[in-house]
Amino acid sequence: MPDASNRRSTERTEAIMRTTLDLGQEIGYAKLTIEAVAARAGAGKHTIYRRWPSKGALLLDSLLCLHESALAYPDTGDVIADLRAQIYGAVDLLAGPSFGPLFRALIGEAQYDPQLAAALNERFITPLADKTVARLKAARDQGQLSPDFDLTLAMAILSGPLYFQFLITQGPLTHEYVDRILDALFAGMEPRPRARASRARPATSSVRPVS
Amino acid sequence: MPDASNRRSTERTEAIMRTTLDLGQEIGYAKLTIEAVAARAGAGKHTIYRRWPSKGALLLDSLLCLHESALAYPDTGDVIADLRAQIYGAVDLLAGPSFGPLFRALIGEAQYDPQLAAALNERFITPLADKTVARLKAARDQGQLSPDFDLTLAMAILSGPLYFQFLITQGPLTHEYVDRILDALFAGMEPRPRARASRARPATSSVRPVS
Amino acid sequence: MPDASNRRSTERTEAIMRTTLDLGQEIGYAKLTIEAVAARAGAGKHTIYRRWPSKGALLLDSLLCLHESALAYPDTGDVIADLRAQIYGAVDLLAGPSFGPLFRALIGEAQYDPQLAAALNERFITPLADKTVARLKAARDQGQLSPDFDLTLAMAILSGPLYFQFLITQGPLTHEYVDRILDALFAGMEPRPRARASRARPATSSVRPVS
Amino acid sequence: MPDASNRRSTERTEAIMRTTLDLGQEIGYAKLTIEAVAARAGAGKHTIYRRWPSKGALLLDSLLCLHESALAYPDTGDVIADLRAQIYGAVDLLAGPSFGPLFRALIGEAQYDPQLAAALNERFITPLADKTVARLKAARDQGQLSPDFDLTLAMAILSGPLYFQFLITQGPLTHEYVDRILDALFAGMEPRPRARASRARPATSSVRPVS
DNA sequence: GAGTAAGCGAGACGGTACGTCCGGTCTTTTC
DNA sequence: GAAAAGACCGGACGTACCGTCTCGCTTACTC
Repeated sequence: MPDASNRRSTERTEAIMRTTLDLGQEIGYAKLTIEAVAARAGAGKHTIYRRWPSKGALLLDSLLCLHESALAYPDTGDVIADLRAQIYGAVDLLAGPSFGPLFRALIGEAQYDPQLAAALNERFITPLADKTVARLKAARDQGQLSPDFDLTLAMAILSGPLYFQFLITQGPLTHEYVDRILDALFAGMEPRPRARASRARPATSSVRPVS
Repeated sequence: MPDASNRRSTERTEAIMRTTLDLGQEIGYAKLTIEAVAARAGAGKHTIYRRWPSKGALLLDSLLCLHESALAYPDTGDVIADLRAQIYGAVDLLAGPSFGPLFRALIGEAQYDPQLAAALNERFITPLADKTVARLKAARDQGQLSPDFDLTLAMAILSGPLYFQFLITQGPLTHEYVDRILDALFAGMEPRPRARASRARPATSSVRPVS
Repeated sequence: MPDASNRRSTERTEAIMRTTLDLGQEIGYAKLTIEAVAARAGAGKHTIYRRWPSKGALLLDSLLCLHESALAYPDTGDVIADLRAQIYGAVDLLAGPSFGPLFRALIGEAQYDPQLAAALNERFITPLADKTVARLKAARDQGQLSPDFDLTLAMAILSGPLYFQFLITQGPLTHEYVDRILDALFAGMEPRPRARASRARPATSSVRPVS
Repeated sequence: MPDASNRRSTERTEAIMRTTLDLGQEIGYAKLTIEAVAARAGAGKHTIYRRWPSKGALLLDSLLCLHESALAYPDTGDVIADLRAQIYGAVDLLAGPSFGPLFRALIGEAQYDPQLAAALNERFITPLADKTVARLKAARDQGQLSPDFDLTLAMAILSGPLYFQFLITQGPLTHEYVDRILDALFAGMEPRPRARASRARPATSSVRPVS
């Protein structure tokens, strides 16, 4: 049970974060101002600066705290299918109108704010990547993937094109596009037995070990 | 032959761009100011605003004009080797201290400046991607790649992880990392005969057609 | 003929000073704000800060520039009468509702702003005192005052009680009060012969009854 | 006998007042802050606001409580000499480095804080003036001054130039200056006989040469 | 060549937000 | 039950750039 001071503090914090998101969606990140957030939230500027060192940090917190659910995905038996569902989820989040534009701006800001970049990695990118890697590892352990499958590289090959689409070409992020990448990644190895059949070719995986 | 006014104009323009790069490298993109560029270059602010609509546009121009050479690569017989060399070059440019940080900031800015994003794509991303796709197509035409190789997807799988590393994890961009991705991409198909040997499995390429 | 830039500058400056006085009279010195002056005058804050280093300096300029006339007084033949008229004028200015309260606040501010104190002395106090001393000297030269009359001290004895009334007791500044002080100051010497004639009156005291 | 709470309260109050003076002397009135006083005194801001309505009131209290002694002066037989000693004392207090600057600032603040002005008059100016008037009255009653001597005006002529020097020209307040004013005030009357004796001297002027 | 127009440096200007500071109120915790 | 500690709103501070604007000066082009 939180004590009174925490409760009060928490309420303030959440009100500010919610205002940040609302305002951010209305006028966009570039025009988003700590001054305006404070005014709209009925808060003193100091109250914001006490909690967050920069506009970026405030928005990062706001986005993550209010979209925590988006990272949780169920565990069916089929690890590969679960992975696909998980990536669908991540892509839906990024493509969504309430998260995508602000998050894109946030990654943008991180390009010249190392502190923000670190926070972004620590609190969003890495956890998500770890989940992906964990699923891949589970699949490998279950024999759905070749034992010499390079998990980290696979994760990069999975994520990279999605972020490329998201940040650079700024085209749509569809499930179909996710499928194309996943299919390419797992080409020729999904059914383990088939992999055994092609014993003549040692490098069955499209992703070869680092060694 | 350019007339005098053009010549003078060009000199001014180049001086401003050079100052932009110098100053940008000294103090970073975030603190880079049109006001400061004007002051350092001994130019009026008007003179800058007359030529470029925004700080981002100015920096984009400055970066591209002063690193034009980086996009040109030789043509040996071996298309795949040429592709590798080309990507090495791109990666070296991005990893370089005089181009990388500013360019990264520029991509950052493009996240909330659609005009800049468009210009960036049109003048840097797309030309580079086209070159890559052209090489891949040449390789496919020469039979070094499977005929059902999805060129665009391959390009995305090549570029994505590199930009992911560059923008998100902000780790080092090494030739070795490029190799790992290229090897994964071409796994099992580089020697055409081997690809034929696995005829039983239609999905020889790690990158399957869009179908 | 002032050139265009001066004319523009002057107009801005005067508009700001007028706004300062207006606002100052409406809400008082304590609540007067550079921010509010800028807003009301439709000027940028920088435009004010460029011209004046502090609120006090701005108000000093505003008060003096817009009440320049108050320091000018005519020259009749009777120097002592002229002096009296001059002091009446000064007192009327100080007692006036448009000058008094703000000027009082200004002297207040000068108590902990040495720069303002210096400016105040240089631009208002000293010129006024010099005028007074000049009149006294003229009177002495004309023989209306004793040759060993200490001009500076007389000025202090004239001004001191007025400022004491103005700043400390904050009572009304009337012509009658001026008369009492002047009479006390000149007691027994105004008409040189009369001093001798009044020999019978023991009240040679410089401080006469109010009567 | 004060109970414990009163004693504790008094200690707190004095500690705050002492801190106020210390801090005020260190950084000057302008930069003196209730916040800073509270911090340095180890007191809550509430504790200060509960006792004093404003910074000025706090400083006034602090100055007066810690310099109470300065208003007490001995009674010898010679009333005029006693008066002179009393004014010497007042002037020494004002000219002193520990009282003068802060007191000057306080009078400054009183220019736009009527409550403070009232308190200042009631607790410092008026008591002091009353003492002066009382001495003058005693002198008049003893026959050292003319019976039609205007006590209040004399007080004003005594105090005015001193405060003028203190507040306006901000020059030094010396005993010599006090003497000049006193001499001018009492010109020709201190030794009653001398007043009569000097009848022949035309220089009955109340203002004597500096020399 | 003289006159005219354009480009330019310089920098004033109205705005807007910054991040800091303090006033004065309120709440929580400690002694 | 008073007091410390300090969170909180509000609002002004003085600074920094923005993008627009005027001002003269200097060329360079036209007639």
